[in-house]
Formats: sequence, C-alpha cells, structure tokens
Amino acid sequence: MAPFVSGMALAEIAALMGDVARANILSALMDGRALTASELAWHGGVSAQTTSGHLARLSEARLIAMTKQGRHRYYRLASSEVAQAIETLMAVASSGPKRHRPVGPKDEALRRARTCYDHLAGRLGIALADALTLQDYLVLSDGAGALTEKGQRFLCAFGIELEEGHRSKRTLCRTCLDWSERRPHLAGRLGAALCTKMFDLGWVERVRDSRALAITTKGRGGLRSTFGIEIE
Amino acid sequence: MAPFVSGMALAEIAALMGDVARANILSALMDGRALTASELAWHGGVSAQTTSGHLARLSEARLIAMTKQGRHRYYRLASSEVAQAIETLMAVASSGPKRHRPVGPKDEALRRARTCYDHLAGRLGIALADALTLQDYLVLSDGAGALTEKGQRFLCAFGIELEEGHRSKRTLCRTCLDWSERRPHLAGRLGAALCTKMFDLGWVERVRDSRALAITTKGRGGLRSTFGIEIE
DNA sequence: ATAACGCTTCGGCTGCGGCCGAAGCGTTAT
DNA sequence: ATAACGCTTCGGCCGCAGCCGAAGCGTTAT
Repeated sequence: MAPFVSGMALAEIAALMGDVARANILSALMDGRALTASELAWHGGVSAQTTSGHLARLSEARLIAMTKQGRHRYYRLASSEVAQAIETLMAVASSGPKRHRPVGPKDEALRRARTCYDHLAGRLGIALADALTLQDYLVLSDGAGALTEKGQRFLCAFGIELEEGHRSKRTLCRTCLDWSERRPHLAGRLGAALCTKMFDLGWVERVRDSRALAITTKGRGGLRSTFGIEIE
Repeated sequence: MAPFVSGMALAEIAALMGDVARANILSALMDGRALTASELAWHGGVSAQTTSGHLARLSEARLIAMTKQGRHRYYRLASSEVAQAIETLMAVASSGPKRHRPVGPKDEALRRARTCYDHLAGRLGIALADALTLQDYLVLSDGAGALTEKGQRFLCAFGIELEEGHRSKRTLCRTCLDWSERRPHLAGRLGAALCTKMFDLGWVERVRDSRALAITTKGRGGLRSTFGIEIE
C-alpha cells in the first residue's frame, strides 16, 4: 500500500491555497492586518456568500483566525508560520517559467515596497537590509542576522526598542526570501520593529486595497539621510 | 479591480501540490532521489497514464525535473527551494487540527528517521543537531548554524570534507523545520554531508518504498559512541 | 419599531479536472 | 524480427467543488 499518510496532509493544505479566490484572500492577508469578510470578498473577486464558505474552510484548517467585532468579522493569518509558508510558495511561483506576467502598475508598486506579514519587503526591504549590513550594523549569515554593538547603538538612537520583548521567544532577526527581489530581507522582531517605526515616522503609508506601500516625501528624505537609501 | 496578479501565481503552484496523487508523488521525491514514472505511479496510487499527466504538469511548472535513461524516465525535485516549500507546508499541515491521523507503523518509522531532500530528519535528525550543539561543535542561532573550531576538527576526524565545495554558493549550514518533531534539524552542505556519511558508514539504510530510514545495528553503536545518541 | 447592514446557510447549477481504457511510440530484451 | 516493456497521448466518463440567488440571523443605525 502506498504511504498516503503525509501526502494527504500536504494535499489538504495545498489545495486550500490552490484556489484562485482563496489564494487572493490569503495574499491580501499577507500584510499582517486583519480584514473583514467583505473586504476579503473584494480581494477574492467572488461574492460574499462564496467568500464566507472559503473563510470557513480556511479557519477550520487553522490557516486563518477570526475575531468578532460588532457586526464585522475580522480575519487574519493564524500565525507567522502560515505567512512563511505562503511567502516560500510565492518564491517558488515567481521563479517558475515566465508565464503571461502582465506586470501592471499595481505589480510594480508591490515590487517597490510592501509589507510581508509584519515587516518590510520589496526593493525597500532589500535596501534596508543592505544598508544595515554595509554600515556594519548587522551581520547576516545564512538565514539569520546578528546586531553589532554599533548597530544596537544606532537602532537605539533611531528610537527602536528591542529589549522589551526579550522574554519573547521570537527570533530577533531572521531573513525572509523576498519573492520579487529573489534575495533575503529582514524579518523577526527587528524586521517588525523597523516596519512599525517607518509607519510611526510617517515615512511609508499603506496603499488602498493593496499590500503595497507608498514612500512619502518625508520618508524619501529620511531614508536618504538616515540609511543612505535611494529607492527607484 | 482586485489584485489578481500574485494570487494567481500562488494558486497555480499550490493547486499543483493540492491534489492527493501529486502530493504523494512530491512527497516521495522529498528524499532527494530520482524515481521512475512507474515508481511514482505506485506512490501516487493512480495508473501510469494518470501519473504521466501529473508529471507533465509538474515538469512544466518546474517543480520537478526529468532525465531520460534508457527506457526509463527519472524524475526528481527541481531544486532545494521546492523541497523547502514542501517541507514548510508540511510543517503547517502537521500543526493543524488533529484530523483522523491514523499514525500507522509507517508513520512511526518516518518519525524516527527519514531523509528530507538530502539531509536527515525525524528524531535522528533532531538528535544529531542537539548532540553537535551540546558538545560545542556547532552554534545554532535562528535559522543558521556556524561550526566552531572544535566542531571542524571533530567533523574532519569523522571523515567529513566540507571545504571542497567551498566555492559552491550553497549555505554551509542552515536549519530546516522538522514537521514531525516541530523543531529545526540540520540542512545545508553540512546536513547533506552528515547524511551521506551515515549511508557510507552503513549506519542507516533506506526502507523500501518509503522515505524512512532504518538504523542498523552498526549505526546504533556508532551513534552512541560518536555522538552519544540513543534513538528510541 | 423599522430598516439597513454584515455575514452565513441552503439549494441547485455548471464546469473543470482527475480518472481510466485503448492505442501509439521508442527502447530493450530474446 | 518479434515481443516485452516503459511511458505518453487521446477520448470519454464522472464527481467534486466553486459559484451565485434566495433566505435567515444577529448587530447597528435612525
């Protein structure tokens, strides 16, 4: 008899991601925010009823989680593990044969800057990782990164607190393969903190109905003076 | 209009993995070997014709690669990236709600020791990583590992050559999340070398029609004396 | 109270995709 | 040469799963 055991489990999860509507829903949730069912219906490109069914199935499989709030229901990815699985799949997908890849303006915006779960990705994410490495603030080796003394002082001066969550088991800094740039960007607590800071400083803003980020004028200046980064 | 762009690509790849027959085929290929179409048909649990169709689709998407040899056609995973994507998905799958998980004897064998693409996984893989770490041969941090001086000498004495492939861009040592143990085991060049050595020494043997490995009597002794490992 | 809204459940339609039998092609054995 | 073998292609069947309209339930607005 064939070893159906692990194949079945793999197929179940993959099949859930293998439907265009559901894939679009998951893709929309990849920015780490929680979205309402109606918003997800829009992203999925299907009716509310259909979406409801999809969301139920994704919830049951623990790929997403739900919170009720008033008459809304907010859905989010269940864990960073799920996010990582999706990102890894996207990396494989984008490395595949060049299909009809229309590369519209939306796609270009995503490639410039976007959120990846809770951290920054796209050219911006890559540039940040490069800048920190180049200045000897960070040493990247394989899948992980370690802050130097110099880097810790720099980040502290920049207003990023990393010690608070020290008891947290979450990795300080790991890399995450960027599907558009095909190179690793920064994830982990450091990646999340950088992302949050950029928002707080008003350097980046979310683009409506997209995971893409817009770099503000203030952000353009700040990125140049603080990190020596020039996007575009 | 909804951003179908990246969702489509994700769905295409995931859908390929989302069929039970194909998932079983990919799962069988996860041990890193190249298998013939007929062998894969057996693993997939479907007829040769059906399998042929599946293999064609997987090849076209560059998830697997093929080599002709006589009247056989050998299929293998196209890259370690694909293997990693599958392993990550399996991790998510096995962390999901406890479905009807029969956990047969075959499953138990897989959990004890198996190959994961080109390195060792299961309790054996975990034990090896733990042993090397405990002896200060290896320092694991986040997703990567670095050999200590002591570790290099030890491995050298054990007969593992790591310098030869130095020009190779492949990571020396990274971790790979073990879906059955839910903890990282060793991958990268080091993981592959350890695995190869175990085979060469006759410490482990492949189990027919499975990714599972059997630990030989000689292996049991060697693992105890060399690494202080006791499996089971 | 009544209406609007957000979401889900139910029922029925439809099409895609997985499946196999039959047949064809190239390679290897005898 | 002939047969056996490994694999693929073609054609047709069939079931599942995705889709929407209609209806129901709970919450919020007026």
